[in-house]
Amino acid sequence: MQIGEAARRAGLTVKTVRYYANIGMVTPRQDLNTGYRVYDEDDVAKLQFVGKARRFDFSVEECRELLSLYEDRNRPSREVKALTVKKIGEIDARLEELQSLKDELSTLAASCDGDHRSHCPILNALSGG
Amino acid sequence: MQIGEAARRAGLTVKTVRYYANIGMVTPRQDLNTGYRVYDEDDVAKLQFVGKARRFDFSVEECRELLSLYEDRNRPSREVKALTVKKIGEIDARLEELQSLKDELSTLAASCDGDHRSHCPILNALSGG
DNA sequence: GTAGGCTCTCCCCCAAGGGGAAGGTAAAGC
DNA sequence: GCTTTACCTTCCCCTTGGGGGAGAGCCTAC
Repeated sequence: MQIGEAARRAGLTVKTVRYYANIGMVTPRQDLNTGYRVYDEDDVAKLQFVGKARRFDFSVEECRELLSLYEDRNRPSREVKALTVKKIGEIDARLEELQSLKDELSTLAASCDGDHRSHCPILNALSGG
Repeated sequence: MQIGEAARRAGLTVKTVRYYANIGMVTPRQDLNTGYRVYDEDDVAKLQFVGKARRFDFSVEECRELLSLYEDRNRPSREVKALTVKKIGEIDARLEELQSLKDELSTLAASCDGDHRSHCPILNALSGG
């Protein structure tokens, strides 16, 4: 099939699929007459795999790792789990960071009247030491 | 003072301070002999303000808005509060997104033995529909 | 005079594609 | 046979928020 259908079936944009071909992540066969990329079922499965992993916040490089583990029938599941646990740790760190940001901003917002007057604790906090 | 000291006092890198000058956010005076940027106390205060707002996850454009509110002695605090509340909402949305990602990944990690064998529920989940 | 430590501008680089131009190709309609 | 339409191709610039480094100018110390 052509790139358009492959993209549709993987739930990705054509641009994205072309990008994955360019960086060597999912490399389709090439039609020598037209120069068109030609995708088979296997390629579509990989595209779906990568798309799903991306939605799980894995970076493109991490997807490449996961994909090679996915293609290696004999890899130990240990490696996949390690990547996943590492990713969970990163998400956790970001969660804590965002939570404390939210707490601070919420405190500031609560202390600001938000009226027509110019006094504003938020700006004071941002400008103070 | 020169850009190096201004950056040190604001807790930013020289590159960052130069960048803020280039995009017109904090524009120092220019020494006509040397071409060097010359920062005064007021500039440093603005740099600190922007640095802190960036750490609060405000984008550079939002910082520009906050800065102009900060410089306008007569602005209503309403506008500042509105920006802050909007930012809190964005952080909230991202928090939920990350939390559900974490939950899904945690479930997957828990179901994977992570041993030397090749069976791996994580990969199965990524490749399955 | 020269070594070091500032500074300047200019240009390329990152992630992960998006937008769009200019041009080739295949199928369908007239 | 000709045209329209819907595909596809490569190529280049754009995004965020700067980082890295080259090549060159400025100023002080030794």
